[in-house]
Amino acid sequence: MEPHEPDLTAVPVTSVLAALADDVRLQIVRALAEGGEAACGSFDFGVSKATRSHHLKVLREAGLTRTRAAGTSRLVRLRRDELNELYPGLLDAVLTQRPPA
Amino acid sequence: MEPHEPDLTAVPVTSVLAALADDVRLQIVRALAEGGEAACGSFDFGVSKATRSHHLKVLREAGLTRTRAAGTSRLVRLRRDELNELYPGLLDAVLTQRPPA
DNA sequence: GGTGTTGTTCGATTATTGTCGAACAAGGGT
DNA sequence: ACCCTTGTTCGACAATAATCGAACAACACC
Repeated sequence: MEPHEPDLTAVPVTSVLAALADDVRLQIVRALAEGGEAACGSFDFGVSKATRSHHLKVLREAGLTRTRAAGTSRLVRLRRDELNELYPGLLDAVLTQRPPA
Repeated sequence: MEPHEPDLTAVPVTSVLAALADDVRLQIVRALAEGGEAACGSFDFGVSKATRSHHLKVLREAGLTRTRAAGTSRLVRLRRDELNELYPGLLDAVLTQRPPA
């Protein structure tokens, strides 16, 4: 099945924001921002692999990530440049880990 | 009743993003960004006043707005400076109206 | 005091979303 | 061919969130 990676300009802002407005997905995005490309399995944030797969789908369909097959794995990466061009400051604002209150 | 306007640093990023990830609330935020302070009743986006009140509460409790009483009305305003300091670029990224796809 | 305006709160309904286990599919070994 | 690893998809269920009408509260004004 084709991964369905939309044109970012075709994704409503609310979908982009909604994709980022989840703790698990935000951790995934942060890991991607730090580590570059990574396999789906590398995101073990206390959820089942079914749930993880779901979150990666949400991120992909919101235009935040791209996925490519590599053997039995799938490598995911952030669409950084596109995001920074279309929503300058958004990623930075979200990625900056602030001290817990 | 006290309006419960939290310290922005105490609000999780996901709550801020979730507050913005709704079409009605995003319209409210845009109206506030353009028009400055406004009464609750001025946001007529096709929802009932109960729903509107609910959305304004979500925005307030996410630290995005402040509310003050003025007669029988309540005036709402964006916490622009604080937002820009804590999440530089976030508001701009979200407020910029892009041409519909 | 009574009336109209402006919002909020309550309770209920509906829609959306997060979560899981189990079944399935595709590859890479050996 | 067989098995193991890696992900995806399929229901199902639980939790969250959006929406509304109606009832309520606060205030202004006459």
